[in-house]
Amino acid sequence: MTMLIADLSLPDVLKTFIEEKRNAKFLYPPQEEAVRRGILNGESVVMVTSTASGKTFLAEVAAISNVLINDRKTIVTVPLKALAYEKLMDFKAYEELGIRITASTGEYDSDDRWLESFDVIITTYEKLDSILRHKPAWLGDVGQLIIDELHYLGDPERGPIIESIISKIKLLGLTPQIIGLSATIGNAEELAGWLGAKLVKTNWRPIPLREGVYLRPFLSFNDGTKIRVREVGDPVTSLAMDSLNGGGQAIVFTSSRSSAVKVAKQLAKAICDSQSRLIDVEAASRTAEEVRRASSSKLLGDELSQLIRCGASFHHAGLELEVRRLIEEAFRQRIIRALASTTTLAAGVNLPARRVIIGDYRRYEAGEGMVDIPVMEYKQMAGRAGRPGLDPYGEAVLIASNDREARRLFDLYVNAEPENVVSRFFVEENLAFNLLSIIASGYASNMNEINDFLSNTLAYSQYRIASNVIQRNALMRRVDDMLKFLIESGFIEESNGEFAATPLGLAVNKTYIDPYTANDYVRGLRELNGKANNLNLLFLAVKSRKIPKLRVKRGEEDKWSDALVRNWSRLPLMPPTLPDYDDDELNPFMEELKTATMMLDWINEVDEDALLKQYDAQPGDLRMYIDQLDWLLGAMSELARILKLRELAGRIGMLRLRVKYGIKADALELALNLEGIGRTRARELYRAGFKSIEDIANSTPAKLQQARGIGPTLANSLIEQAKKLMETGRITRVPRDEEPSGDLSDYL
DNA sequence: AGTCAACCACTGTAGACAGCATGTC
DNA sequence: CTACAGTGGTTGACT
Repeated sequence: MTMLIADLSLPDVLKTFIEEKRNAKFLYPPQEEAVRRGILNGESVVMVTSTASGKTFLAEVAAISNVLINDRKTIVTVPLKALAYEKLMDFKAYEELGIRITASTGEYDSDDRWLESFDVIITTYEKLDSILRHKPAWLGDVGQLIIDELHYLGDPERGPIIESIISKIKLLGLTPQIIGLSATIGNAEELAGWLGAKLVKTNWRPIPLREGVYLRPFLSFNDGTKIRVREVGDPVTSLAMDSLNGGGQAIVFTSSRSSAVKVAKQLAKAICDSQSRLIDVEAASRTAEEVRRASSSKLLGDELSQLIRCGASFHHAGLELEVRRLIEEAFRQRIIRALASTTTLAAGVNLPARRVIIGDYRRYEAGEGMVDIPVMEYKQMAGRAGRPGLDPYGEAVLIASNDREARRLFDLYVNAEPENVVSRFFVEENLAFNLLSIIASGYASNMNEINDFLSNTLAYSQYRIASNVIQRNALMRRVDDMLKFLIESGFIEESNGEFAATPLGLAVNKTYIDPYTANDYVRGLRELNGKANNLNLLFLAVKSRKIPKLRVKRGEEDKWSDALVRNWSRLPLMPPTLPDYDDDELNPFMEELKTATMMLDWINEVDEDALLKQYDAQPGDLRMYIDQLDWLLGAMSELARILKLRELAGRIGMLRLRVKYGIKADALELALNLEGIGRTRARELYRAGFKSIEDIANSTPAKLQQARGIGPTLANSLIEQAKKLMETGRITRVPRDEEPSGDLSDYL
């Protein structure tokens, strides 16, 4: 007995909208079950059902009905910025019902009060946590919280953020309906119990998914079918081509960037060599050109465009975001038919393919060697298989090289249940971060209130803290240790059992950096006062454990250890005595110095391709460093201000801007104020004698075009912009000559 | 002398969230 | 301190 949209207790406008605009007349079985459990009547529900089983759609309907019927707000929280924007696009359709929808992420918009006027607010976990720290008045209007990708609760760093969100909401006395969504969770009952939610868990899929193992030349599926795959090279290529020839698309997951590139090359060759017309050559060429232009690295752009011409590509975090988005879009439009990717795509935006090939089920992990990937991750990748509307089925394929391995893979992955989600809340860093957060934001000021906060966490119920005395004592000792650490760091104070954040602690809380990093920064800043330069400030900034470091390779160890030793006394937070040369102890410092030095070269306008080559990095890595340092240097500057190190605060502010634009101080003003001007054009303008906004405002299009890289359109726009800036007086000024710019050798 | 296969030692290994202030069509 | 693939150098057999 199918449940019809028309029968649901929803406002008529919404029902009509769903039927006409969303073209849905009835519910899928999992949706039906969720409705019976009361998801549309305010009941909290955890839905663990496959991708494309309509849980997102149902959550949308629940959100809109919450807004329309209850006149309350809905918050949707997701793990990735890209997902937030994807959800925003999905929700936008409902704007014609008069519903106001927005997304708020760290980069998108940050004024909490401004969110007041929206009904549906989509955020990342961290952004929502940050909003909860500010406690804007409109939180009282929130009647519903939708947590997407609920299995992130098990993520070692991000899971505790979700726990903290839930606990803070309870402490605020809010009782929103909670809707948790995930495709793969082992202990779904437990999580639902913790959230006080009903559980809907099914394997139902609109498109059947078969999972199987390929053992040359046969591909055996868990539904008993077995097909022979025509061999056109190595297993991965054969499997992909087999799917392509049948009219599908393929995604190959690899365990390293380099193998993603390698596989993509093989796929491109196979497609271009193929007799059958597998791609739209013209569209592929157009996309190839687009990608080439979008890539700031010529090398990478050329490599990619060559592959895309043949309808294949690779995808990993070494690529810039814009390039990745272009590739994803081309795959969606079937211009790219086969994609080789690292885990970027496994957990990312919605990008299904008929056949998903798990190229490596083992991955290198530092300190552990090659490890089998978790079942959870496999299921996440497998869930990408099957594109609604295009594919009659989806297939996920593992590759075995012998009989025994084939059987093992069936046991290990195909027939396995995903791992249980286990809270990491009581890990030191997470605990310190969240304790400071509740004390500084006024959620707790004594042990009783801290206990209230902790008792709402998943960890508390998972570790049976309430009932297990030994567990409780061990974990409470850790809480004490962390409180002590926060006191010693000068972030909180205690008197008569009452805790309060210091101005420094408030700043750490506000800037959202973790207390360990903050403590390093505070100590480092005090030490550098009076002898700070761009190198040692970058070195300090990069020390945050949140920043992955560039790796020092075998051949360059001498170079970096030498530079390190010569700089020893000028660098912050160094051990008083030099560790032994051959020791691994030197390595972390060398990595920090190498990373800082790359960014030093970046702000001194070293050509990007040359820079990346020299440091063996890729454009996406550089963007990541710029992004992270923009945030961390901002926080560091704020800490310096609180510490009354005014000169240092200003200097760091300047450094931050230079990192953001990758430019020396003299031409920064141009890049900073003018749309369409980055590090390269700013330098060209400067060299041609246009050194300030005034110079440009007083120039003519013809004169401006004498600078390299400035065409007629841009020249006109620049003059217009400059004139406007002069009129409004809104020029962001930059202090001159703050520090002579030089490379590493100038600091030795 | 030049070529090339076979072998061996060495090297490197995924990803991505967060602040603030202030204006603006 | 785990395992694997790719790389680059050396060796030694052969033309």
